[in-house]
Amino acid sequence: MKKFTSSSIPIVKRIADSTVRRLSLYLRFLEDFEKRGIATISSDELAARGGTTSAQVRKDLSFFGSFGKRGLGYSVAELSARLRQILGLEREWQVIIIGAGKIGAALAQYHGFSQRGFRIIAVYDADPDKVGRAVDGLVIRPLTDLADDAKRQAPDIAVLAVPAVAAQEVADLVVKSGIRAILNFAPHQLQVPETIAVKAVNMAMELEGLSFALTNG
Amino acid sequence: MKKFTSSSIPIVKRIADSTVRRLSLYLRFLEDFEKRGIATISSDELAARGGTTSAQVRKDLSFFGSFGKRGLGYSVAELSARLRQILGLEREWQVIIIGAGKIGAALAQYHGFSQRGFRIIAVYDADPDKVGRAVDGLVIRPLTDLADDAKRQAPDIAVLAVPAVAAQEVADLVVKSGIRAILNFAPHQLQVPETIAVKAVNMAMELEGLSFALTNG
DNA sequence: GATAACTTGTGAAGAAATTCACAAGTTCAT
DNA sequence: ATGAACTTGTGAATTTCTTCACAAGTTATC
Ligand SMILES: NC(=O)c1ccc[n+]([C@@H]2O[C@H](COP(=O)([O-])OP(=O)(O)OC[C@H]3O[C@@H](n4cnc5c(N)ncnc54)[C@H](O)[C@@H]3O)[C@@H](O)[C@H]2O)c1
Ligand SMILES: NC(=O)c1ccc[n+]([C@@H]2O[C@H](COP(=O)([O-])OP(=O)(O)OC[C@H]3O[C@@H](n4cnc5c(N)ncnc54)[C@H](O)[C@@H]3O)[C@@H](O)[C@H]2O)c1
Repeated sequence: MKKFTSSSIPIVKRIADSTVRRLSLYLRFLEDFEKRGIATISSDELAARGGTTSAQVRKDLSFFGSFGKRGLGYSVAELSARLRQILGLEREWQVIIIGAGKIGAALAQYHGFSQRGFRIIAVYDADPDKVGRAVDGLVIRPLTDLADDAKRQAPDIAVLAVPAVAAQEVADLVVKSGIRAILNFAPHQLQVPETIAVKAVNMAMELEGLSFALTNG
Repeated sequence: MKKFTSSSIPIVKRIADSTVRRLSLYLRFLEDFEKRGIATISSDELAARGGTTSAQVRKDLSFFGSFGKRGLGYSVAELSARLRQILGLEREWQVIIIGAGKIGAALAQYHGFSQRGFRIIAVYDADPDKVGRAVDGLVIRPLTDLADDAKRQAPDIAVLAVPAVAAQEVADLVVKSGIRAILNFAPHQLQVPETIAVKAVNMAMELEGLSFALTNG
Protein backbone atom coordinates (compact mmCIF):
# COMPACT_ATOMS: atom_id res chain seq x y z
CA MET A 1 0.00 0.00 0.00
CA LYS A 2 1.41 3.36 -1.04
CA LYS A 3 1.95 5.98 1.56
CA PHE A 4 0.95 9.59 1.39
CA THR A 5 3.64 12.10 0.50
CA SER A 6 3.22 15.82 0.71
CA SER A 7 3.72 16.39 -2.99
CA SER A 8 0.87 14.29 -4.31
CA ILE A 9 -2.41 12.69 -3.46
CA PRO A 10 -2.18 8.99 -4.20
CA ILE A 11 -5.34 7.22 -5.15
CA VAL A 12 -4.84 3.56 -4.53
CA LYS A 13 -8.32 2.38 -5.37
CA ARG A 14 -11.40 3.67 -7.05
CA ILE A 15 -13.06 6.26 -4.87
CA ALA A 16 -16.82 5.95 -4.54
CA ASP A 17 -19.04 8.73 -5.69
CA SER A 18 -20.60 8.95 -2.25
CA THR A 19 -17.16 9.51 -0.75
CA VAL A 20 -16.43 12.38 -3.11
CA ARG A 21 -19.77 13.99 -2.29
CA ARG A 22 -18.96 13.81 1.39
CA LEU A 23 -15.51 15.29 0.87
CA SER A 24 -17.22 18.16 -0.87
CA LEU A 25 -19.53 18.57 2.11
CA TYR A 26 -16.67 18.43 4.60
CA LEU A 27 -14.90 21.15 2.66
CA ARG A 28 -17.92 23.41 2.90
CA PHE A 29 -18.09 22.90 6.66
CA LEU A 30 -14.38 23.50 7.03
CA GLU A 31 -14.65 26.78 5.15
CA ASP A 32 -17.39 27.74 7.54
CA PHE A 33 -15.25 26.84 10.55
CA GLU A 34 -12.31 28.70 9.04
CA LYS A 35 -14.44 31.82 8.64
CA ARG A 36 -15.43 31.56 12.29
CA GLY A 37 -11.79 31.38 13.31
CA ILE A 38 -11.84 27.79 14.53
CA ALA A 39 -8.37 26.30 14.16
CA THR A 40 -8.89 22.61 14.78
CA ILE A 41 -11.79 20.22 14.45
CA SER A 42 -12.41 16.60 15.32
CA SER A 43 -13.91 13.99 13.04
CA ASP A 44 -16.81 13.89 15.47
CA GLU A 45 -17.64 17.56 15.08
CA LEU A 46 -17.29 17.33 11.31
CA ALA A 47 -19.56 14.29 11.28
CA ALA A 48 -22.24 15.94 13.40
CA ARG A 49 -22.44 18.75 10.87
CA GLY A 50 -22.82 16.41 7.93
CA GLY A 51 -25.19 13.88 9.38
CA THR A 52 -22.66 11.09 9.26
CA THR A 53 -20.36 9.36 11.74
CA SER A 54 -16.84 10.12 12.86
CA ALA A 55 -15.67 6.74 11.61
CA GLN A 56 -17.05 7.59 8.19
CA VAL A 57 -15.19 10.89 8.13
CA ARG A 58 -11.93 9.25 9.11
CA LYS A 59 -12.38 6.43 6.63
CA ASP A 60 -13.16 8.87 3.82
CA LEU A 61 -10.01 10.82 4.53
CA SER A 62 -7.90 7.70 5.00
CA PHE A 63 -8.17 6.89 1.29
CA PHE A 64 -5.98 9.90 0.61
CA GLY A 65 -3.59 10.01 3.54
CA SER A 66 -3.56 10.88 7.20
CA PHE A 67 -4.15 14.51 7.87
CA GLY A 68 -5.05 14.56 11.55
CA LYS A 69 -3.25 14.60 14.87
CA ARG A 70 -4.23 11.99 17.44
CA GLY A 71 -5.74 13.46 20.54
CA LEU A 72 -6.26 16.79 18.82
CA GLY A 73 -8.12 16.42 15.55
CA TYR A 74 -7.54 18.16 12.23
CA SER A 75 -6.15 21.56 11.49
CA VAL A 76 -9.03 23.31 9.75
CA ALA A 77 -6.73 25.22 7.43
CA GLU A 78 -4.64 22.22 6.53
CA LEU A 79 -7.52 19.85 6.00
CA SER A 80 -9.40 22.24 3.76
CA ALA A 81 -6.25 22.76 1.71
CA ARG A 82 -5.91 18.99 1.41
CA LEU A 83 -9.51 18.58 0.37
CA ARG A 84 -9.18 21.31 -2.23
CA GLN A 85 -6.14 19.48 -3.56
CA ILE A 86 -7.95 16.14 -3.58
CA LEU A 87 -11.00 17.58 -5.30
CA GLY A 88 -8.90 19.37 -7.89
CA LEU A 89 -9.96 22.81 -6.74
CA GLU A 90 -6.51 24.34 -6.68
CA ARG A 91 -6.94 25.38 -10.25
CA GLU A 92 -9.70 27.30 -11.95
CA TRP A 93 -12.10 25.42 -14.20
CA GLN A 94 -13.49 26.95 -17.38
CA VAL A 95 -17.22 26.39 -17.67
CA ILE A 96 -19.59 27.06 -20.53
CA ILE A 97 -23.37 27.10 -20.33
CA ILE A 98 -25.42 25.84 -23.24
CA GLY A 99 -29.02 26.99 -23.34
CA ALA A 100 -29.73 30.57 -22.25
CA GLY A 101 -33.26 29.91 -21.08
CA LYS A 102 -34.65 30.23 -17.61
CA ILE A 103 -32.29 27.82 -15.91
CA GLY A 104 -29.29 28.65 -18.06
CA ALA A 105 -29.72 32.37 -17.36
CA ALA A 106 -30.13 31.79 -13.63
CA LEU A 107 -26.92 29.78 -13.61
CA ALA A 108 -25.05 32.36 -15.68
CA GLN A 109 -26.06 35.09 -13.26
CA TYR A 110 -25.15 33.06 -10.20
CA HIS A 111 -21.82 34.15 -8.78
CA GLY A 112 -21.52 31.32 -6.30
CA PHE A 113 -19.79 29.15 -8.88
CA SER A 114 -16.96 31.48 -9.80
CA GLN A 115 -16.42 32.03 -6.08
CA ARG A 116 -15.62 28.35 -5.91
CA GLY A 117 -13.30 28.37 -8.90
CA PHE A 118 -15.74 27.52 -11.66
CA ARG A 119 -15.50 30.41 -14.09
CA ILE A 120 -18.27 30.78 -16.61
CA ILE A 121 -16.55 31.86 -19.80
CA ALA A 122 -19.35 31.61 -22.34
CA VAL A 123 -23.06 31.07 -22.85
CA TYR A 124 -24.44 29.47 -26.00
CA ASP A 125 -27.90 29.17 -27.51
CA ALA A 126 -29.34 27.94 -30.79
CA ASP A 127 -32.12 30.54 -30.92
CA PRO A 128 -31.13 33.49 -33.18
CA ASP A 129 -33.34 35.76 -31.06
CA LYS A 130 -31.23 35.06 -27.99
CA VAL A 131 -27.84 35.14 -29.67
CA GLY A 132 -26.20 38.53 -29.23
CA ARG A 133 -28.07 39.41 -26.06
CA ALA A 134 -26.09 39.60 -22.85
CA VAL A 135 -26.51 37.62 -19.65
CA ASP A 136 -24.61 39.01 -16.71
CA GLY A 137 -22.03 40.60 -18.98
CA LEU A 138 -21.62 37.58 -21.24
CA VAL A 139 -22.85 37.88 -24.79
CA ILE A 140 -24.83 34.81 -25.82
CA ARG A 141 -23.03 33.07 -28.67
CA PRO A 142 -24.48 30.88 -31.41
CA LEU A 143 -24.05 27.19 -30.69
CA THR A 144 -22.50 26.79 -34.13
CA ASP A 145 -19.46 28.64 -32.79
CA LEU A 146 -18.85 26.12 -30.03
CA ALA A 147 -16.52 23.76 -31.85
CA ASP A 148 -14.28 26.60 -33.03
CA ASP A 149 -14.34 28.46 -29.72
CA ALA A 150 -13.44 25.28 -27.88
CA LYS A 151 -10.27 24.88 -29.91
CA ARG A 152 -9.04 28.20 -28.58
CA GLN A 153 -10.49 28.28 -25.10
CA ALA A 154 -10.49 24.59 -24.18
CA PRO A 155 -13.38 24.75 -21.71
CA ASP A 156 -13.35 22.02 -19.07
CA ILE A 157 -17.01 21.64 -18.24
CA ALA A 158 -20.21 22.15 -20.25
CA VAL A 159 -23.44 22.83 -18.40
CA LEU A 160 -26.42 21.66 -20.43
CA ALA A 161 -29.56 23.72 -19.89
CA VAL A 162 -31.38 22.90 -23.10
CA PRO A 163 -34.72 21.13 -23.63
CA ALA A 164 -34.59 17.36 -23.12
CA VAL A 165 -35.14 16.64 -26.82
CA ALA A 166 -32.03 18.63 -27.74
CA ALA A 167 -29.84 17.34 -24.94
CA GLN A 168 -28.35 14.35 -26.74
CA GLU A 169 -27.34 16.18 -29.91
CA VAL A 170 -25.86 19.01 -27.87
CA ALA A 171 -23.97 16.49 -25.74
CA ASP A 172 -22.61 14.89 -28.90
CA LEU A 173 -21.38 18.27 -30.07
CA VAL A 174 -19.84 18.98 -26.68
CA VAL A 175 -17.96 15.68 -26.77
CA LYS A 176 -16.86 16.30 -30.33
CA SER A 177 -15.53 19.68 -29.24
CA GLY A 178 -13.18 17.98 -26.83
CA ILE A 179 -14.93 18.88 -23.58
CA ARG A 180 -14.55 16.09 -21.06
CA ALA A 181 -17.17 16.89 -18.40
CA ILE A 182 -20.88 17.62 -18.55
CA LEU A 183 -23.34 18.84 -15.95
CA ASN A 184 -26.74 18.02 -17.36
CA PHE A 185 -29.96 19.73 -16.27
CA ALA A 186 -32.15 18.21 -18.95
CA PRO A 187 -34.27 15.26 -17.84
CA HIS A 188 -32.67 12.96 -20.37
CA GLN A 189 -30.19 10.15 -19.78
CA LEU A 190 -27.20 11.09 -21.91
CA GLN A 191 -25.26 8.48 -23.86
CA VAL A 192 -21.62 9.52 -23.95
CA PRO A 193 -18.26 7.76 -24.21
CA GLU A 194 -17.14 6.50 -20.83
CA THR A 195 -14.16 8.81 -20.86
CA ILE A 196 -16.56 11.71 -20.38
CA ALA A 197 -17.58 12.60 -16.84
CA VAL A 198 -21.29 13.31 -16.52
CA LYS A 199 -23.34 14.48 -13.58
CA ALA A 200 -27.05 15.07 -13.83
CA VAL A 201 -29.21 17.40 -11.82
CA ASN A 202 -32.69 16.01 -12.11
CA MET A 203 -35.13 18.00 -10.07
CA ALA A 204 -38.17 15.99 -11.09
CA MET A 205 -36.40 12.92 -9.77
CA GLU A 206 -35.74 14.62 -6.45
CA LEU A 207 -39.40 15.58 -6.19
CA GLU A 208 -40.38 12.00 -6.94
CA GLY A 209 -38.03 10.88 -4.19
CA LEU A 210 -39.92 13.16 -1.82
CA SER A 211 -43.21 11.83 -3.12
CA PHE A 212 -42.03 8.31 -2.37
CA ALA A 213 -40.88 9.32 1.10
CA LEU A 214 -44.21 11.01 1.88
CA THR A 215 -46.15 8.05 0.55
CA ASN A 216 -44.15 5.31 2.22
CA GLY A 217 -42.92 7.21 5.23
CA MET B 1 -42.51 -12.60 3.49
CA LYS B 2 -45.65 -10.79 2.45
CA LYS B 3 -46.95 -11.22 -1.04
CA PHE B 4 -48.05 -8.55 -3.43
CA THR B 5 -51.75 -7.91 -3.78
CA SER B 6 -53.26 -5.68 -6.40
CA SER B 7 -54.72 -3.23 -3.93
CA SER B 8 -51.55 -2.19 -2.19
CA ILE B 9 -47.82 -1.97 -2.52
CA PRO B 10 -46.26 -3.75 0.44
CA ILE B 11 -42.88 -2.53 1.55
CA VAL B 12 -41.26 -5.28 3.52
CA LYS B 13 -37.93 -3.63 4.13
CA ARG B 14 -36.36 -0.22 3.88
CA ILE B 15 -35.93 0.75 0.27
CA ALA B 16 -32.60 2.31 -0.58
CA ASP B 17 -32.46 5.78 -1.97
CA SER B 18 -30.57 4.52 -4.99
CA THR B 19 -33.40 2.11 -5.72
CA VAL B 20 -35.98 4.89 -5.63
CA ARG B 21 -33.89 7.00 -7.98
CA ARG B 22 -33.69 4.13 -10.42
CA LEU B 23 -37.44 3.53 -10.24
CA SER B 24 -37.90 7.16 -11.14
CA LEU B 25 -35.57 6.69 -14.10
CA TYR B 26 -37.35 3.55 -15.25
CA LEU B 27 -40.64 5.42 -15.16
CA ARG B 28 -39.26 8.12 -17.41
CA PHE B 29 -38.08 5.52 -19.91
CA LEU B 30 -41.38 3.71 -19.78
CA GLU B 31 -43.25 6.93 -20.51
CA ASP B 32 -40.98 7.38 -23.48
CA PHE B 33 -41.67 3.84 -24.70
CA GLU B 34 -45.39 4.37 -24.11
CA LYS B 35 -45.33 7.49 -26.28
CA ARG B 36 -43.62 5.53 -29.02
CA GLY B 37 -46.33 2.89 -28.88
CA ILE B 38 -44.17 0.08 -27.53
CA ALA B 39 -46.36 -2.35 -25.57
CA THR B 40 -43.87 -4.58 -23.81
CA ILE B 41 -40.31 -4.23 -22.66
CA SER B 42 -37.72 -6.52 -21.15
CA SER B 43 -35.59 -5.79 -18.11
CA ASP B 44 -32.65 -5.89 -20.47
CA GLU B 45 -33.96 -3.11 -22.68
CA LEU B 46 -34.89 -1.03 -19.65
CA ALA B 47 -31.43 -1.56 -18.21
CA ALA B 48 -29.64 -0.57 -21.41
CA ARG B 49 -31.44 2.77 -21.33
CA GLY B 50 -30.54 3.48 -17.74
CA GLY B 51 -26.94 2.34 -17.73
CA THR B 52 -27.61 -0.50 -15.34
CA THR B 53 -28.10 -4.26 -15.60
CA SER B 54 -31.19 -6.36 -16.16
CA ALA B 55 -30.65 -8.10 -12.82
CA GLN B 56 -30.65 -4.73 -11.12
CA VAL B 57 -33.92 -3.77 -12.78
CA ARG B 58 -35.58 -7.02 -11.76
CA LYS B 59 -34.25 -6.81 -8.22
CA ASP B 60 -35.44 -3.21 -7.87
CA LEU B 61 -38.93 -4.19 -8.96
CA SER B 62 -38.97 -7.37 -6.88
CA PHE B 63 -39.09 -5.32 -3.66
CA PHE B 64 -42.62 -4.33 -4.59
CA GLY B 65 -44.05 -7.35 -6.33
CA SER B 66 -43.76 -9.20 -9.60
CA PHE B 67 -45.03 -7.25 -12.52
CA GLY B 68 -43.56 -9.09 -15.47
CA LYS B 69 -44.38 -12.11 -17.58
CA ARG B 70 -41.70 -14.74 -18.03
CA GLY B 71 -40.61 -15.13 -21.59
CA LEU B 72 -42.22 -11.83 -22.54
CA GLY B 73 -41.16 -9.00 -20.28
CA TYR B 74 -43.20 -6.19 -18.80
CA SER B 75 -46.30 -4.48 -20.10
CA VAL B 76 -45.16 -0.89 -20.54
CA ALA B 77 -48.55 0.50 -19.53
CA GLU B 78 -48.91 -1.72 -16.52
CA LEU B 79 -45.39 -1.27 -15.24
CA SER B 80 -45.55 2.50 -15.51
CA ALA B 81 -48.84 2.47 -13.64
CA ARG B 82 -47.24 0.33 -10.94
CA LEU B 83 -44.24 2.62 -10.68
CA ARG B 84 -46.48 5.66 -10.40
CA GLN B 85 -48.32 3.89 -7.61
CA ILE B 86 -45.09 2.93 -5.86
CA LEU B 87 -43.66 6.43 -6.14
CA GLY B 88 -46.87 8.01 -4.92
CA LEU B 89 -47.54 9.79 -8.18
CA GLU B 90 -51.19 8.83 -8.47
CA ARG B 91 -52.14 11.91 -6.54
CA GLU B 92 -51.20 15.51 -7.10
CA TRP B 93 -48.70 17.13 -4.75
CA GLN B 94 -49.02 20.73 -3.64
CA VAL B 95 -45.71 22.54 -3.85
CA ILE B 96 -44.69 25.98 -2.63
CA ILE B 97 -41.55 27.84 -3.60
CA ILE B 98 -39.79 30.04 -1.07
CA GLY B 99 -37.45 32.65 -2.49
CA ALA B 100 -38.50 34.35 -5.70
CA GLY B 101 -34.98 35.09 -6.89
CA LYS B 102 -33.26 33.79 -9.98
CA ILE B 103 -33.60 30.10 -9.21
CA GLY B 104 -36.97 30.39 -7.53
CA ALA B 105 -38.39 32.28 -10.49
CA ALA B 106 -36.98 29.79 -12.98
CA LEU B 107 -38.59 26.95 -11.05
CA ALA B 108 -41.91 28.77 -10.76
CA GLN B 109 -41.99 29.30 -14.49
CA TYR B 110 -41.03 25.76 -15.30
CA HIS B 111 -44.06 23.75 -16.34
CA GLY B 112 -42.33 20.40 -16.33
CA PHE B 113 -43.17 19.89 -12.67
CA SER B 114 -46.91 20.34 -12.88
CA GLN B 115 -46.87 18.01 -15.88
CA ARG B 116 -45.56 15.39 -13.49
CA GLY B 117 -48.13 16.09 -10.80
CA PHE B 118 -46.25 18.62 -8.72
CA ARG B 119 -48.48 21.68 -8.69
CA ILE B 120 -46.90 24.94 -7.63
CA ILE B 121 -49.56 26.68 -5.60
CA ALA B 122 -47.65 29.60 -4.13
CA VAL B 123 -44.41 31.55 -4.18
CA TYR B 124 -43.09 33.35 -1.11
CA ASP B 125 -40.40 35.94 -0.52
CA ALA B 126 -39.25 38.05 2.40
CA ASP B 127 -38.34 41.07 0.26
CA PRO B 128 -41.15 43.67 0.30
CA ASP B 129 -40.08 44.80 -3.19
CA LYS B 130 -40.82 41.34 -4.59
CA VAL B 131 -44.02 40.69 -2.69
CA GLY B 132 -47.05 41.49 -4.82
CA ARG B 133 -45.31 40.98 -8.13
CA ALA B 134 -46.34 38.01 -10.22
CA VAL B 135 -44.29 35.07 -11.44
CA ASP B 136 -45.97 33.02 -14.10
CA GLY B 137 -49.43 34.00 -12.88
CA LEU B 138 -48.65 33.49 -9.21
CA VAL B 139 -48.54 36.56 -7.00
CA ILE B 140 -45.52 36.48 -4.71
CA ARG B 141 -46.69 36.36 -1.12
CA PRO B 142 -44.94 37.59 2.01
CA LEU B 143 -43.22 34.82 3.90
CA THR B 144 -45.01 35.97 7.04
CA ASP B 145 -48.21 34.58 5.51
CA LEU B 146 -46.84 31.07 5.17
CA ALA B 147 -47.91 29.66 8.52
CA ASP B 148 -51.49 30.86 8.07
CA ASP B 149 -51.71 29.86 4.41
CA ALA B 150 -50.42 26.41 5.24
CA LYS B 151 -53.27 25.84 7.68
CA ARG B 152 -55.73 26.23 4.84
CA GLN B 153 -53.82 24.83 1.88
CA ALA B 154 -51.70 22.14 3.56
CA PRO B 155 -48.88 22.16 1.01
CA ASP B 156 -46.93 18.92 0.77
CA ILE B 157 -43.53 20.09 -0.37
CA ALA B 158 -41.56 23.30 0.13
CA VAL B 159 -38.86 24.22 -2.35
CA LEU B 160 -36.20 26.38 -0.71
CA ALA B 161 -34.55 28.86 -3.08
CA VAL B 162 -33.30 31.38 -0.56
CA PRO B 163 -29.72 32.43 0.24
CA ALA B 164 -27.77 29.91 2.30
CA VAL B 165 -27.72 32.14 5.37
CA ALA B 166 -31.53 32.23 5.45
CA ALA B 167 -32.08 28.57 4.65
CA GLN B 168 -32.13 27.21 8.20
CA GLU B 169 -34.58 29.74 9.60
CA VAL B 170 -36.86 29.31 6.61
CA ALA B 171 -36.67 25.53 7.01
CA ASP B 172 -37.63 25.90 10.67
CA LEU B 173 -40.66 27.94 9.65
CA VAL B 174 -41.58 25.39 7.00
CA VAL B 175 -41.44 22.59 9.56
CA LYS B 176 -43.43 24.62 12.06
CA SER B 177 -46.06 25.17 9.36
CA GLY B 178 -46.61 21.44 9.15
CA ILE B 179 -44.95 20.80 5.80
CA ARG B 180 -43.26 17.42 5.75
CA ALA B 181 -40.96 17.56 2.74
CA ILE B 182 -38.30 20.00 1.60
CA LEU B 183 -36.34 20.34 -1.62
CA ASN B 184 -33.38 22.53 -0.76
CA PHE B 185 -31.38 24.49 -3.35
CA ALA B 186 -29.35 26.47 -0.85
CA PRO B 187 -25.84 25.17 -0.24
CA HIS B 188 -26.48 24.64 3.43
CA GLN B 189 -26.97 21.37 5.29
CA LEU B 190 -30.37 21.70 6.92
CA GLN B 191 -31.04 20.44 10.42
CA VAL B 192 -34.62 19.20 10.60
CA PRO B 193 -36.53 16.61 12.62
CA GLU B 194 -36.09 13.16 11.13
CA THR B 195 -39.77 12.93 10.31
CA ILE B 196 -39.18 15.54 7.61
CA ALA B 197 -38.05 14.33 4.19
CA VAL B 198 -35.28 16.47 2.74
CA LYS B 199 -33.55 16.34 -0.61
CA ALA B 200 -30.85 18.76 -1.59
CA VAL B 201 -29.86 19.95 -5.02
CA ASN B 202 -26.32 21.15 -4.65
CA MET B 203 -24.90 22.24 -7.95
CA ALA B 204 -21.55 23.32 -6.54
CA MET B 205 -21.15 19.81 -5.20
CA GLU B 206 -21.87 18.34 -8.61
CA LEU B 207 -19.29 20.62 -10.19
CA GLU B 208 -16.77 19.57 -7.57
CA GLY B 209 -17.56 15.96 -8.41
CA LEU B 210 -16.68 16.72 -12.02
CA SER B 211 -13.54 18.52 -10.90
CA PHE B 212 -12.53 15.40 -8.97
CA ALA B 213 -13.26 13.18 -11.95
CA LEU B 214 -11.24 15.39 -14.30
CA THR B 215 -8.37 15.56 -11.83
CA ASN B 216 -8.24 11.89 -10.90
CA GLY B 217 -9.58 10.43 -14.11
C1' DG C 1 -47.35 -31.24 -28.41
C1' DA C 2 -42.48 -30.95 -28.77
C1' DT C 3 -38.77 -27.98 -29.26
C1' DA C 4 -36.33 -23.71 -29.33
C1' DA C 5 -35.83 -19.18 -27.85
C1' DC C 6 -36.93 -15.87 -24.49
C1' DT C 7 -37.51 -13.71 -20.00
C1' DT C 8 -38.76 -13.28 -15.17
C1' DG C 9 -38.06 -13.74 -10.15
C1' DT C 10 -35.06 -14.87 -6.64
C1' DG C 11 -31.92 -17.33 -3.52
C1' DA C 12 -27.03 -17.35 -3.11
C1' DA C 13 -22.57 -15.41 -3.96
C1' DG C 14 -19.79 -11.62 -4.31
C1' DA C 15 -18.52 -6.84 -3.88
C1' DA C 16 -18.78 -2.57 -1.73
C1' DA C 17 -19.75 0.56 1.85
C1' DT C 18 -20.28 1.45 6.62
C1' DT C 19 -19.55 0.77 11.39
C1' DC C 20 -16.99 -1.19 15.25
C1' DA C 21 -13.41 -1.26 18.27
C1' DC C 22 -9.03 -0.52 19.84
C1' DA C 23 -3.90 0.31 19.74
C1' DA C 24 -1.28 4.25 19.48
C1' DG C 25 -0.36 8.99 19.78
C1' DT C 26 -1.24 13.84 21.77
C1' DT C 27 -2.41 17.32 25.18
C1' DC C 28 -3.21 19.10 29.59
C1' DA C 29 -3.32 19.48 34.51
C1' DT C 30 -1.08 18.52 38.58
C1' DA D 1 6.69 12.35 35.33
C1' DT D 2 2.17 10.52 35.63
C1' DG D 3 -2.56 9.97 34.79
C1' DA D 4 -6.72 11.33 32.66
C1' DA D 5 -9.03 12.68 28.73
C1' DC D 6 -9.04 13.01 23.93
C1' DT D 7 -8.67 11.69 19.13
C1' DT D 8 -6.78 9.47 14.99
C1' DG D 9 -6.05 5.65 11.72
C1' DT D 10 -7.25 1.24 10.45
C1' DG D 11 -7.95 -3.85 10.34
C1' DA D 12 -11.97 -6.62 11.17
C1' DA D 13 -16.83 -7.26 11.50
C1' DT D 14 -21.05 -6.10 9.83
C1' DT D 15 -24.40 -4.43 6.86
C1' DT D 16 -25.98 -3.09 2.48
C1' DC D 17 -25.98 -3.31 -2.41
C1' DT D 18 -25.13 -5.59 -6.76
C1' DT D 19 -24.38 -9.38 -9.70
C1' DC D 20 -24.72 -14.27 -10.77
C1' DA D 21 -27.01 -18.10 -12.20
C1' DC D 22 -30.75 -20.94 -12.88
C1' DA D 23 -35.47 -23.04 -12.18
C1' DA D 24 -39.73 -21.98 -13.91
C1' DG D 25 -42.88 -19.93 -16.96
C1' DT D 26 -44.26 -17.96 -21.68
C1' DT D 27 -44.48 -17.62 -26.65
C1' DA D 28 -43.68 -19.00 -31.34
C1' DT D 29 -42.92 -22.41 -34.78
C1' DC D 30 -43.32 -26.51 -36.95
N1 LIG E 1 -36.49 25.91 -15.50
C1 LIG E 1 -36.45 25.01 -14.54
O1 LIG E 1 -36.74 25.31 -13.37
C2 LIG E 1 -36.07 23.62 -14.81
C3 LIG E 1 -36.18 22.69 -13.81
C4 LIG E 1 -35.80 21.38 -14.05
C5 LIG E 1 -35.30 21.04 -15.26
N2 LIG E 1 -35.18 21.94 -16.22
C6 LIG E 1 -34.64 21.52 -17.49
O2 LIG E 1 -33.62 22.41 -17.91
C7 LIG E 1 -33.67 22.56 -19.32
C8 LIG E 1 -33.87 24.02 -19.65
O3 LIG E 1 -35.04 24.47 -19.02
P1 LIG E 1 -35.50 25.96 -19.12
O4 LIG E 1 -36.65 26.11 -18.24
O5 LIG E 1 -34.32 26.85 -18.94
O6 LIG E 1 -36.01 26.03 -20.64
P2 LIG E 1 -36.08 27.27 -21.62
O7 LIG E 1 -36.99 26.92 -22.72
O8 LIG E 1 -36.31 28.51 -20.83
O9 LIG E 1 -34.61 27.37 -22.15
C9 LIG E 1 -34.06 26.45 -23.06
C10 LIG E 1 -33.06 27.22 -23.92
O10 LIG E 1 -32.37 26.31 -24.74
C11 LIG E 1 -32.28 26.85 -26.05
N3 LIG E 1 -32.13 25.75 -26.97
C12 LIG E 1 -33.08 24.95 -27.50
N4 LIG E 1 -32.52 24.03 -28.32
C13 LIG E 1 -31.19 24.26 -28.30
C14 LIG E 1 -30.10 23.65 -28.93
N5 LIG E 1 -30.24 22.59 -29.73
N6 LIG E 1 -28.88 24.16 -28.69
C15 LIG E 1 -28.72 25.21 -27.87
N7 LIG E 1 -29.71 25.83 -27.25
C16 LIG E 1 -30.95 25.35 -27.46
C17 LIG E 1 -33.55 27.63 -26.22
O11 LIG E 1 -33.37 28.60 -27.23
C18 LIG E 1 -33.73 28.23 -24.84
O12 LIG E 1 -33.06 29.47 -24.72
C19 LIG E 1 -34.82 21.69 -19.80
O13 LIG E 1 -34.31 20.45 -20.21
C20 LIG E 1 -35.67 21.53 -18.57
O14 LIG E 1 -36.39 20.34 -18.59
C21 LIG E 1 -35.55 23.24 -16.03
N1 LIG F 1 -29.03 30.91 -9.22
C1 LIG F 1 -28.39 29.76 -9.35
O1 LIG F 1 -28.06 29.35 -10.45
C2 LIG F 1 -28.07 28.94 -8.17
C3 LIG F 1 -27.27 27.84 -8.35
C4 LIG F 1 -26.95 27.05 -7.28
C5 LIG F 1 -27.44 27.37 -6.04
N2 LIG F 1 -28.20 28.45 -5.88
C6 LIG F 1 -28.71 28.73 -4.53
O2 LIG F 1 -30.08 28.99 -4.58
C7 LIG F 1 -30.41 29.98 -3.64
C8 LIG F 1 -31.09 31.11 -4.36
O3 LIG F 1 -30.22 31.61 -5.35
P1 LIG F 1 -30.64 32.76 -6.33
O4 LIG F 1 -29.58 32.87 -7.33
O5 LIG F 1 -32.04 32.55 -6.79
O6 LIG F 1 -30.56 34.02 -5.35
P2 LIG F 1 -31.38 35.39 -5.45
O7 LIG F 1 -30.66 36.34 -4.59
O8 LIG F 1 -31.64 35.71 -6.86
O9 LIG F 1 -32.75 35.00 -4.77
C9 LIG F 1 -32.93 34.80 -3.41
C10 LIG F 1 -34.33 35.25 -3.05
O10 LIG F 1 -34.60 34.88 -1.71
C11 LIG F 1 -35.22 35.97 -1.07
N3 LIG F 1 -34.98 35.86 0.36
C12 LIG F 1 -33.90 36.23 1.06
N4 LIG F 1 -34.04 35.92 2.35
C13 LIG F 1 -35.25 35.36 2.46
C14 LIG F 1 -35.99 34.83 3.56
N5 LIG F 1 -35.47 34.81 4.78
N6 LIG F 1 -37.21 34.33 3.31
C15 LIG F 1 -37.72 34.33 2.08
N7 LIG F 1 -37.07 34.80 1.01
C16 LIG F 1 -35.87 35.33 1.22
C17 LIG F 1 -34.63 37.19 -1.68
O11 LIG F 1 -35.50 38.30 -1.54
C18 LIG F 1 -34.50 36.75 -3.13
O12 LIG F 1 -35.67 37.05 -3.86
C19 LIG F 1 -29.12 30.39 -2.97
O13 LIG F 1 -28.98 29.68 -1.78
C20 LIG F 1 -28.08 29.96 -3.96
O14 LIG F 1 -26.88 29.67 -3.33
C21 LIG F 1 -28.54 29.25 -6.92
